[in-house]
Amino acid sequence: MEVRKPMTFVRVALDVPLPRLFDYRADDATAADIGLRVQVPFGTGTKCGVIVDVTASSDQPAEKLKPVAAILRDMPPLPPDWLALCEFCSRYYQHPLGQVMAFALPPLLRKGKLPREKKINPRAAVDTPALPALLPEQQAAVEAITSAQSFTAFLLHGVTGSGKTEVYLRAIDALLAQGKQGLMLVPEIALTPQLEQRVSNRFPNAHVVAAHSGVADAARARGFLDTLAGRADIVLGTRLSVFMPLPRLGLIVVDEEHDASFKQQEGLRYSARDVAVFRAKQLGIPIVLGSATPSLETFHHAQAGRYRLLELPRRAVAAAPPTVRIIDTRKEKLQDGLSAALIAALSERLARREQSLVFLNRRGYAPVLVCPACGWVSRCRRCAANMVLHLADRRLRCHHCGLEAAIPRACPGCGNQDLHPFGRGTQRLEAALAERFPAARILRIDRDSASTPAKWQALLAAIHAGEADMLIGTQMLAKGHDFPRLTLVGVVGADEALFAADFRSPERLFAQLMQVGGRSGRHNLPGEVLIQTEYPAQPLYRAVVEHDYAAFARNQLNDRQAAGFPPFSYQAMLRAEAPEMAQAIDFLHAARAAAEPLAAAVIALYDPVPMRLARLKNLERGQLLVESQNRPALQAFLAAWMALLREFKTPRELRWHLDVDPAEY
DNA sequence: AGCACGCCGACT
DNA sequence: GTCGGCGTGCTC
Repeated sequence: MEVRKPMTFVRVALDVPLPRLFDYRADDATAADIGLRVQVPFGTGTKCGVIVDVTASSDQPAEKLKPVAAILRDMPPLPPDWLALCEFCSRYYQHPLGQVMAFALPPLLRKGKLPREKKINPRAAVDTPALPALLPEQQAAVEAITSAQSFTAFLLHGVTGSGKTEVYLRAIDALLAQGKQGLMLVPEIALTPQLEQRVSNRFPNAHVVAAHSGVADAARARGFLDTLAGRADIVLGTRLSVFMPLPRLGLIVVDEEHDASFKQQEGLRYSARDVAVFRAKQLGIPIVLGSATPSLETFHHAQAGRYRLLELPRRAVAAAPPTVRIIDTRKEKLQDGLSAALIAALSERLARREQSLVFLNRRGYAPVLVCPACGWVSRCRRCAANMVLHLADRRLRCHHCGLEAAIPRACPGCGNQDLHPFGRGTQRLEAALAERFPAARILRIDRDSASTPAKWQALLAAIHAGEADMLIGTQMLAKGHDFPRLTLVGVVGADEALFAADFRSPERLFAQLMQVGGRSGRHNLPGEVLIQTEYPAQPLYRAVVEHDYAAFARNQLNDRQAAGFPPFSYQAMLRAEAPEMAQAIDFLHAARAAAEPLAAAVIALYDPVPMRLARLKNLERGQLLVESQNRPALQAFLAAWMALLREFKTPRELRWHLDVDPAEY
């Protein structure tokens, strides 16, 4: 009797929004092909996917299965731990595996291509630079990290200037000596060039790969292949670099771990910090989460003993922390939004030829234009938001959808020609300061004035060259820059963040104030921070004055515990958008009804509500919060719930998504 | 998400 | 008579 060759199938993850894998015939495939890319016929065309399994059977009838077009053996297979990492993200964030992998792969590799070969110049070995001396607490932190033999999460809590980066670099140094690879995540692309430089200077003989969205396609694919092949020693990048395949990974560093940019707000809504912790656990390696103002989640873990707390309480640079003063603006008539104390402090700095920074986290001239006669306000017709007055180019602009309009000469409601700007943004502050200090050289730094990397670099260069006496800036200025002659930071208009609907708003404000305050008083010039507020007794401001993160965190954690918010619960948010709010809310009600029989006693289902910004780009948006103290129960519930929701027949114009561990409301 | 097929209005 | 509108259904 004829012996039939057993059939072989490959299970393929494809970039389609379907929560399943696709099986194909591939009789020459072996287990060694798991992790390879594969070209397969799909629908009418062909697609590139990743082989996640090779099997002798399939759930589908064999005659229904098409043969693969080609198994791409032109790059090493993606390793099992990389596949497992993607599978974890797929499960945890309820996102199809093929789409997770498509996101994790550089665009070129995702499309089944390879980058063109590039000749690498062999570099002569260079002497490594002399290392700066460490403070005892830095030394202790380095020793703790380098002696960790298995998974350990460290919270490196260090005030601005305490030398966290030096601790990371020492730990990476020890790692390279063992022939292992390091992964370092940082929040923003804007910060990576300087850091990249510092890392390559420090490790001149190491192969450092940068991974962020600013890297060109071919270079990104090459970086990915270099790390996959084990040729790269250090990967330095933004959140997406948490998905780089590193076969000899020995340490992960997440710098500024509290930073909101680690959470992706679209598509795969992952938190790179949380995924990094999972990855470290999966590989049994240490991870360092560093921050001057840790997220309350991380701090809570440290307090509970799940993370090891490493403290750097002192500045390593020769500078005292700035003196922080609260300016009570309740009883004072402000001049252009500025208190007498702040104006006096600015004059002093001007006289001493030192730099000042006024921090106002609102760009434009005024947040809204109003008609005092009839009450008309410059609303955006596509969003539930006001259009911001930009006098610099005489436009009204919606900061949410980008809609622009000319400034009306007369009120569109009643014809009144006397329209008033209401409130103030950076442009208005700039104008007011220019009038008050005509001799001062003023630079405004916000997304409008630093709209391109080139403009941003030019502004930074001007600041460093001492070409500015006063800087006016939004949070763009708060991060990571060291301005040697800056001795005064004024904070204006911070109060509204105290009462925002989002329970994480105070946490962000505190971090922002500590960060922007840290810009002042480096290099032997004492720094001063003046915060204008109508709520001088707020514990948040008191904690900033005292430089007391722990007091702030304790206070916030008490509030969170009382309210049952994270980190004392786990959340997921179902969001829906549609042309009419009723459609979105109806869907959410139906989703809630479907959830009720699935939700065990430990799952709380809230009521569907319109989002805070209820209309965006002509779409009405609603959301439904789900909460539990029990993470596995929540996970199980979400999986079952999503399976139900995907069967819902919804109108085409209704879109919905699930956000696990949402960061914003 | 694409991309097919499928059944009803204004054009050469 | 057909070009094409977007409703719904499928993709191994």
